Amino acid sequence: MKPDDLGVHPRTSSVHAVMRDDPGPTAEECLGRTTHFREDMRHGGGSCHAVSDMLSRIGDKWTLVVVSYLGEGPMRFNEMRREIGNISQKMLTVTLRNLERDGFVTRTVTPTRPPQVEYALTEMGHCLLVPVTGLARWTLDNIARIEAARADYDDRDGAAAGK
Amino acid sequence: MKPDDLGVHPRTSSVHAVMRDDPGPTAEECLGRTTHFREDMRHGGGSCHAVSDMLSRIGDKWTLVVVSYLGEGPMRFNEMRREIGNISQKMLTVTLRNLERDGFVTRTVTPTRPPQVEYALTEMGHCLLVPVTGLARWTLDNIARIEAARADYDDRDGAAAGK
DNA sequence: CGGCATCCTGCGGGATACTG
DNA sequence: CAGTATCCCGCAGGATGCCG
Repeated sequence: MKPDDLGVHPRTSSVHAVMRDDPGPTAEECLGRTTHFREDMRHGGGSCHAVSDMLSRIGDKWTLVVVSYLGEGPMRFNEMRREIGNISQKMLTVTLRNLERDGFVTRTVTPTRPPQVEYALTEMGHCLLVPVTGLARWTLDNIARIEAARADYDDRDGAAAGK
Repeated sequence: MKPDDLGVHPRTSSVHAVMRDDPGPTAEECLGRTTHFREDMRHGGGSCHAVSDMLSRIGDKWTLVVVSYLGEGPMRFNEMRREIGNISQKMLTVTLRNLERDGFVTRTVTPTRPPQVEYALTEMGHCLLVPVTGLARWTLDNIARIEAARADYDDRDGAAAGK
């Protein structure tokens, strides 16, 4: 039963495994080493790929977009759908569900004639925007350099192996 | 020709399109609105999905891991392969190639009998670690809350729709 | 209106085998 | 040692259709 069932939480189950027992190499496995990271990572006791996991979460196609829209204030489903424009209702649903599950947004159903559902960022949701914005700022500040590096790289192998 | 060819740069081409002309909705499309983001995003002139793009880049399965390992110092190919352990040589190659292309790592070939190739983080590579570490720290600081929220959510729908 | 369920496709990414 | 080239599979994610 439930063949597809909208892929909500089956994938993020890995974090559970790491956080609970996980007898083997906790800190030494994934992001294990690295001075920079280590220094900042001996907080949670060595949960390493939890960070990669988080980045994959917010790094997916829609999460950040949705969060940023909600950052301005609560919105309803189709309102977001229209504003964002190119998102499918499936992905909006899935994204919102995952965000709700992680405690980043709240879902409030107002049972009117045509039912209204309002989504809003939680405190933690807003909180998340802070470091994310930091990375966003960095990206925008350095996008030119990255662009240049890419063009340079593409030139070289384009000229060499081009044909 | 080149049927698979290791997927290096074909995907990141989207950024180019955005940065150059792109007559349509630049800032208004993707992360367009959002006070928080907007405030911090009128830097680059409204490149919005460049940020999502960047997050997808570093949010992939291995980029962050590789970068963090290199953050400790230069390493050779199989050295990394051994240290990381569970990465395939294909993904190591692809990840390193992309990082090199973006200007985050340098690739130095020392033509000895068995050739040596050393990878090292560039200044920009190290620079990238700063905001990323910020997000990593936040994740580790809040992973417990996220965990709790998830467990809570799973309980409720587990008890309700449980069967 | 706000979903869930199904089909289908692309591509991320692992395993394997072959070169220089 | 450091890759490159293939094959193959799973899953993110788009399109469509149905339901309260």
